Amino acid sequence: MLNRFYSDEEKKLFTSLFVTKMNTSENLIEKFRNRNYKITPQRLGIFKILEDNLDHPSAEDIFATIKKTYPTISFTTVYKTLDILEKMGEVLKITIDDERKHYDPNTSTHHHIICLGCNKISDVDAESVNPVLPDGILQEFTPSRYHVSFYGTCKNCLSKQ
Amino acid sequence: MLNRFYSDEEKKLFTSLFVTKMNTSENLIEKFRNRNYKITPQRLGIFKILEDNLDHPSAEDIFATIKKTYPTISFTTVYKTLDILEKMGEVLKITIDDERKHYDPNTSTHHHIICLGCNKISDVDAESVNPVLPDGILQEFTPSRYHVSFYGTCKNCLSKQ
DNA sequence: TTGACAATTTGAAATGATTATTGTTTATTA
DNA sequence: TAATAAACAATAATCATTTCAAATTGTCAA
Repeated sequence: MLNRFYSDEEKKLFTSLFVTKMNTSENLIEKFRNRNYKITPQRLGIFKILEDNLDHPSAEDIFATIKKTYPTISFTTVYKTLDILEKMGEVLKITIDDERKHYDPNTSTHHHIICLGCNKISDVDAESVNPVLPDGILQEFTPSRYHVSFYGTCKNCLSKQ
Repeated sequence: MLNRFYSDEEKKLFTSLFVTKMNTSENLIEKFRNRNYKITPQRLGIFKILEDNLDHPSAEDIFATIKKTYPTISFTTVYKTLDILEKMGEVLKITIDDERKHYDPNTSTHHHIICLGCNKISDVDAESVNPVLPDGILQEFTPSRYHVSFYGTCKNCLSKQ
């Protein structure tokens, strides 16, 4: 566990830490096997939806997508699988949107910007921020991670105003 | 509306921008009057709870506190008042906690750290972060604000582990 | 390849935070 | 003080997410 964050200099030395880290379905199958979790068609379908996914889908988005291939899948299965993945650290649960949670298969440190008009979420590279916690805070907390939420208006919504 | 964020140099020039900006009850009364919102005892009670409040209370926390003085107040009144305050920009709605939203009467740019054990939220000064959005993002979005969520474990929870 | 068993899925019902509705009360202003 | 507009409290509704109990299905050893 980290107990502090990186300086610019350290970041330059460890750029590999800041490269996109996203699982393939095969990765996830492997990781599930290692933990004696069963590979069901439903879970595999969710893995495939997450693969290379940069859209930050909500549970409902994922449910809607997988229903096309598994019309009988239940919402519970989607939530449970996402919950397992999050606890394993293989997806991030993003709270940037007031309305609902979003899931991100890119687990490397990076940030997000959300459009206040349409709720579209885009990625922001980790290099753009350089958080350093003040000493006072470090005496009270042992930090493990951080996330920056940017709020704004996307080009499309701006043109509509 | 901002279309970019401040550099370290600019921050030093404009430190006053980064000083805590928190309303007194009197401020809020004034601002409500200006908008022809009525000052009711319930609203005033909520204003007083928010005054100098560094605890990041949830709606329920506020409801529980104000019930001591106004036992008949309803949850709806609390939510509506907080909603008005948020829309006026006089409180921030914080989404750092998965479980519920928290309210912060300090509307100057600053950030938060939450304990993953007990959900205690503390303030983090704005100086500790220096976010700069990449050009690619600035072509797609017009940013208006940002917030950093730090996650960690507080001293108290750490000692219990 | 099959059968046993535990893990998983499902659908329904529950939960908990938040919002909407409605009729009553209160504040404001003429 | 009456008229009227706003805010109140109570209740019901909504919506995302969880829980639960039965039915189903992967997995692995025989």
